[in-house]
Amino acid sequence: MARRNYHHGELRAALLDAAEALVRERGADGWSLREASARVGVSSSAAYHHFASRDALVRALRRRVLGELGERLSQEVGRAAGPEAGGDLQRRLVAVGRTYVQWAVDDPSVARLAFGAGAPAGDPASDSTSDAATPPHPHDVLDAELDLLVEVGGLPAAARPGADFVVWAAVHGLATLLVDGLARLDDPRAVAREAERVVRAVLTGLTHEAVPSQGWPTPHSAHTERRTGRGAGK
Amino acid sequence: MARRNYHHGELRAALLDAAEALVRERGADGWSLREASARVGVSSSAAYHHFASRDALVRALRRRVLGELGERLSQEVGRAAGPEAGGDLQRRLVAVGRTYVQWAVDDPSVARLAFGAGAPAGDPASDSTSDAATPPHPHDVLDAELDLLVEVGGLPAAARPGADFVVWAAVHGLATLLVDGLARLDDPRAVAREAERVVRAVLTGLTHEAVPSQGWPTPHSAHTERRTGRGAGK
DNA sequence: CAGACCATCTGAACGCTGATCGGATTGGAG
DNA sequence: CTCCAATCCGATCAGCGTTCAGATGGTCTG
Repeated sequence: MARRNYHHGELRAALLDAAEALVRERGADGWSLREASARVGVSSSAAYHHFASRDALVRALRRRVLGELGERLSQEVGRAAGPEAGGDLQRRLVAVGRTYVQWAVDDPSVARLAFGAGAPAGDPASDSTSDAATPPHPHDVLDAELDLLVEVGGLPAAARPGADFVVWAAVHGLATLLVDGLARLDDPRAVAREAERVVRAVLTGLTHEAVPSQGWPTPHSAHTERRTGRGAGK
Repeated sequence: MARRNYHHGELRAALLDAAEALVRERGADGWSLREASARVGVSSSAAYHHFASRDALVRALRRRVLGELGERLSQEVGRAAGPEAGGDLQRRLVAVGRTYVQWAVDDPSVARLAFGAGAPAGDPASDSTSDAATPPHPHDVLDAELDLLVEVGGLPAAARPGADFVVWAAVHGLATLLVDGLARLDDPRAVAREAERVVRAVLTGLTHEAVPSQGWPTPHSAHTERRTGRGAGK
């Protein structure tokens, strides 16, 4: 970890680790590139061989952290039984929402960094090191679950277009309000309760809404514009 | 505006104005206290006679901006006819949500600053200059409208506790996603449409939800903890 | 009208920051 | 073994937030 020789060998990853630790200790912005470099045992200018700027480091860390969140959402949604089994069709989506909010509340500083401005779109030539099959973006997990819900009849197909947007907004909003301190929940158990309530309310509302006879320009992938050419290599 | 004499006279307000302009020009964090001071025509150290730190300036600006949003929400909700008149009981709340999101999208940098971490709670001894009857916090407007909706039968009283939380989360989430660039809407008309849909979905969902037989520790003012002793000084 | 008071503002300074650059160090390819 | 390109160092730059002793001048007291 500390330092082997003149050449570090894993500086990029080490810097990301140090930055993440600093974010956890001192807040999303309460740290400097110099500090992260020093912690790794390297001069501050060395960092510029791996990141074009401090902001590039932040963006890379944001990408990594969002990927971890996406993976955790996938796992958690897998842990929840499929909707065919039980009678509760919405269970899996509730799990997604609960996990999303809980993740943010458990690690507010990291979440603030992950949710910060600057969409993870943009430079597509950054994942030079194809460490792992690019992890799913949180929104992708949500999208897939909504499709599944429609499939099993838990949501009218007419309400599907843009539904990801509505659900995402509700869940993300709850997470953001809590993480930014605009709203507070005393009881830690209340977080899960609120997340569940928000997801259920939104899904119920989408199910019962007056069908929008028109107004959706494209199926649903044009509303959310993210890095193109994600999954399905080749 | 520029400078009268050695003593400025309105430095505090002038600094807030300059900071707001800089936020609009260069982003929520792309400016310095020195720059704001220079723009006003004052040395940077002069600012410290009116704000304890740069962060204090930011907090004050946040408070001011959130107050303006609150007032705008009040106005807009007044412009929408009362629910007794027409058949659409939710119209006023939809107006609140639409205005909230539109405000954020129209001025993303200012919104990012307003929504930023650091709740506007804390120092209650800052409004020394009682310029105007303290403007309503956006959440207060929402709260009042929800009460009104219950009154006219647009929402079951059982669903009321914590409903402000759910609606706020949905609307705030949509605004945040758009402002932070995590999601994008091409058509500017789509913003209003999405805001409406989110509010309606949540309200419908809250109306139809299985009544939570328990779980709400206090009416509703304990979940959101904000500056105490708001109106009615002394 | 004189004088003192004191909030306000200045200018220089401190330590820190992100960023750049020439030069030292090294692992690995030829 | 030699050379190259990647990597890292150390010094340096302008700019940042913040502090502090001192200049300034409106206002209140006599």
